[in-house]
Amino acid sequence: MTVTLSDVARAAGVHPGTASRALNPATRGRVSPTTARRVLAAADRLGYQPNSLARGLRTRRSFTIGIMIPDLTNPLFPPIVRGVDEVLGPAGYSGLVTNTDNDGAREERLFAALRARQADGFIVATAQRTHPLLERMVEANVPMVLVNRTTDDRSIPAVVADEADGVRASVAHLIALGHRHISHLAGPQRLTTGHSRYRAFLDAMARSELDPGPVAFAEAFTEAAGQAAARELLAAEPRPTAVVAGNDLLAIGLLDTLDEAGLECPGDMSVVGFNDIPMLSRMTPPLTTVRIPQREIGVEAARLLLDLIGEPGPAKLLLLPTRLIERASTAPPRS
Amino acid sequence: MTVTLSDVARAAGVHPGTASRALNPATRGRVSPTTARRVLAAADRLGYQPNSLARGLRTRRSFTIGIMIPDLTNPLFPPIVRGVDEVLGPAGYSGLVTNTDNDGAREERLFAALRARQADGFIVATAQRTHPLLERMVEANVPMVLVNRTTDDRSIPAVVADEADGVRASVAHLIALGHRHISHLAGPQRLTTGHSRYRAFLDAMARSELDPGPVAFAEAFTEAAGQAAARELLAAEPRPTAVVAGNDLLAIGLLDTLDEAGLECPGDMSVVGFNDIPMLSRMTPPLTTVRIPQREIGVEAARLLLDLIGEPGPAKLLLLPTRLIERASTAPPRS
DNA sequence: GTCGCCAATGCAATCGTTTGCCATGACATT
DNA sequence: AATGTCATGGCAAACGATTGCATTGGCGAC
Repeated sequence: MTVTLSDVARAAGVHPGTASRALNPATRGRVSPTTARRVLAAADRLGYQPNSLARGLRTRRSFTIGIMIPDLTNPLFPPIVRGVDEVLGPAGYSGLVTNTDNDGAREERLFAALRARQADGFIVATAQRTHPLLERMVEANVPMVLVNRTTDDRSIPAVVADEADGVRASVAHLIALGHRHISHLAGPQRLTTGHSRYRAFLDAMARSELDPGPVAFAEAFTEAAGQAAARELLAAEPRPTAVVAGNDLLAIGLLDTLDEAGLECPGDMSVVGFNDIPMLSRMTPPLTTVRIPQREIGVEAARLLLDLIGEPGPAKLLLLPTRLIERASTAPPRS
Repeated sequence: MTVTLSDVARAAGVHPGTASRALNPATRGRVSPTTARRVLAAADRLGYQPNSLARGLRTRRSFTIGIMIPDLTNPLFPPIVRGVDEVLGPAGYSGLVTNTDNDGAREERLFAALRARQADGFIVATAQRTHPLLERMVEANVPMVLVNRTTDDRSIPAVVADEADGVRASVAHLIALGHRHISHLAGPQRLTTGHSRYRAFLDAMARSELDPGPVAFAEAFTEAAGQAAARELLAAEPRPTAVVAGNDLLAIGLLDTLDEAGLECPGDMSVVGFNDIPMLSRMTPPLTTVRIPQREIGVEAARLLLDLIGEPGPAKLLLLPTRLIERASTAPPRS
């Protein structure tokens, strides 16, 4: 039925051990060139595919990587997963994608299941600023790289966008347009994405010597949470003329609230998002936002993880550059 | 380091074989209740996690499912993958997601890699109307379920939306609005999605006793291909007042072309999409489209596949209902 | 001609489970 | 008391690959 190493060995007239060495490029040198050729030919002829389970059992490596995502349906993540896949595949690895829905218990179960599967490492997009589960795993020497979000203590390798720089660019853009009352619609502060963008906002305002406008905190990075939190911003006195949103979904929620209040964007209020999820350019109005290199985040994270599996090293933090995409949701304030 | 079955057996004072039987609910009856309890307790105390690789090697099952997607970045697929994951996880399976980019050679390699990993089955979103590779696999008794797209001969189980019904609803909607010159912007005809929507369009028009307007064929289900093919439609004489697009991306391409020609939607031309990908409601104009139950497609496909792995059966075809979502891209024709 | 070295390959244990088969002993039956 | 039955649990062989160690034989050195 399925052809095994022994079949190949028999066909080539050698011992299975020898066939194994001939097939593995790393050990091929321990076999004479002629037999190596014979084995390769036999393997090819029979269509031999090594059984990864057997190999993994013996070598204690599964060539499998666990990918933990909050929700694959969030448009931020598919490009990251693609990037990961692009690196993993050619290296002989496969990625097991699972959704945690930000549910701690579920996350714990999934990690356990993947470790039982002997996953060689993890790419994790579900980190919170303090995340005991992840720290435990790192202490247990489980290779792991965080993407997009990281933890407060820098003990875990991570690949994230340079959020501070993105927020700085957003603020600079708004100031250049003439805005003086600039607010922030912040994301959840238990996530580094929410927190560091908030800090960066305060920082950028301080440098510009403008007083920051009021800040509203959304419960989650969702349109609904953004819509709710945005109401505080509209009620502020004086009303801000521009808002830097924690991400695109929050920005869209803010647009909903503006609609609700009969206000216009950008006429009454300029809005900047973050992430540049797809289709933003076709919205009304097309949303100005900070683009992050999603695919590259995935690519770099996968590379870093493979390095880490090869030889454990210190916890690097990789910051990838962002770019402000100016569209029509930002304009000079009404004078 | 890691705790094995033998460790548990030793702790419980029994033979590993006995421990194995005690741990497996299906064989627990062959062990006395007291020893079963002792083994369970020991396993629990030591935090035993069975090694799936070893188990898979012995049982020839990996509890792993290959998921073949053309491109995870296409917003159609993430909800399907989520649905699959929701069923697989609780059943003890994991999904290996890979992107084929519609590249046949790549697809072949990926299938080979996943079979080497002893994948127990496949969920495949990359089917073409004739697809020898898939047929070969089915003949080799590899459990497989197609999603979204299927093949022409019904030899492979599949879960798809009821596209004919969706197109029928679109056409009926346009006719009810008063349109008499209705065209179709068709997708690639080598895919059942493209082909069956095209056939359904002709069929619906025939039933209504209207002459179908000109049909343009896009090379791919992308915005760019839609934009290119749409130019033929605008050049037609008389120009159609409404177009049923093969999917949402083609519809968006059509909107681009309208812009380009200085025409308006829905004033000069009504447009209906297909799939209801996210954010459509926020576009200019919000796009009328046919919603398909993406998550449910994934859920049903996973269920069907697990059934099939349990006991091979005939190739079922599951048609899931669609729903027309009326938004602002359709309106009565200018009189 | 003998010895020793080295390259090439065979041998067998091992990874952690599962499972068919056999051994044991308790109990019932006659 | 001898026999049969049955529940229980031990034994060991798989599953398919990798790898440390042992063996073989060819060749050069003395």
